[in-house]
Amino acid sequence: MAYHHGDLRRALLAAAAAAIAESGAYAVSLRGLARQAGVSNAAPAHHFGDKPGLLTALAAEGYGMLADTVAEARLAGGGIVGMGAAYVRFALEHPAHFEVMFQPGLLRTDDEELAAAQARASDALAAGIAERRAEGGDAGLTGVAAWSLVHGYATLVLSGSLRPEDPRGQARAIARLLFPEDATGH
Amino acid sequence: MAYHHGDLRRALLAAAAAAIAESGAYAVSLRGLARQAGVSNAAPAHHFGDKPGLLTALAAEGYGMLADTVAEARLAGGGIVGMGAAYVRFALEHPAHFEVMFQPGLLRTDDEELAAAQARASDALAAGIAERRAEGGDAGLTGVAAWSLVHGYATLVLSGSLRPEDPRGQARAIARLLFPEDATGH
DNA sequence: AGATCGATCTTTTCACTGCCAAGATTGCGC
DNA sequence: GCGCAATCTTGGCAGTGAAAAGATCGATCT
Repeated sequence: MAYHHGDLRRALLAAAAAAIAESGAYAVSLRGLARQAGVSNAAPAHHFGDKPGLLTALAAEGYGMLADTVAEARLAGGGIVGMGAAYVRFALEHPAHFEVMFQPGLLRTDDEELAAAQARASDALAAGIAERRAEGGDAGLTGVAAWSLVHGYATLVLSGSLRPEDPRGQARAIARLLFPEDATGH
Repeated sequence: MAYHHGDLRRALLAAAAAAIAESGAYAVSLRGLARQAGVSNAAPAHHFGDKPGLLTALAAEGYGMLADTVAEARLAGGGIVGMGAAYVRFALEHPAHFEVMFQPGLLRTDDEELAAAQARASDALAAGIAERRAEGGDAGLTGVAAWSLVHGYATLVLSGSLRPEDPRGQARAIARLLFPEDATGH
């Protein structure tokens, strides 16, 4: 048994994501994660400082993945409906990250890495809205509406308030209600 | 100092709501609430059983208030835009209730009182959508879209992701984007 | 090769929390 | 008045987050 774990930081983040996805963010304990990783109580503190530090790292990872997911959908030519569907898909595939990302009470909101990842995600989303600017209308308001729509849908599904048979399909359907002229989503 | 507090249950719920609104749901402790109420450690347990029990009572109270708020907006003739604005207003005025209501990991989801309050709120919301059925379109999908829009907007504002100057006005504005033919919101 | 230094992990400890068991106090109905 | 049920207290246990101090490893430099 090596004294050094090898990749403890990554192992802890993965274990935390699994635990949160199953039992919610409040159920995760640093000591429990340490036990799973076969490591002592205080080991996580070295990598993350404290509990908010660990959750902040998880949130930053989430914002990074969200930025990549949305940017990829945009480059694939999915239009704003495709980007919205990608947003929902990310939330449903990474529920733990998504849950932590939007609970500032759990995070160290002054963290640099977190701010950078948030900015990347924000830029990726804004790029999709900017493309629609030529078509007229208040781009800022349209962006707020689009974000609210997909964010709310994802949140309601994750909380169990909505239980659709085909979440991705329904996500596209409601996005087309807000953007009926977007023909890219077949 | 009376041995009986008089209205401990209400006092604990109010203190919990205040604490959650300020510091988030994970920061609340039964012992801390008991101290604020000038009562011993185990007193809250008698009224709520355990911590999920207390948060469940808070969530049920929240669903009740939401049902009243939305029903009132409907009877006032505000149309679906007015109901959406009422939903957002409730969330911003009662952030602690709203936060707990949509985090099933914090609640006893099999609680009867909670289920009843949820049903009341669900009925109040559905009534607004049903009125629009005559105008054609998929009423179910429209309802999901409307709920997602206002719920997402409220969540994003509460999480600090959006910081609008006039949240209520912007809520109405994005609701009109989804329901442009609803003329009731001046 | 050998010494050094920083990164990584452990052990120990403390205050705090949720929860349980057992008992004390109060007010209400008979 | 008396008992009874509701309400609250005390004491205790296991688990948690966090800090302090020390042990071990691995890379780097000479």
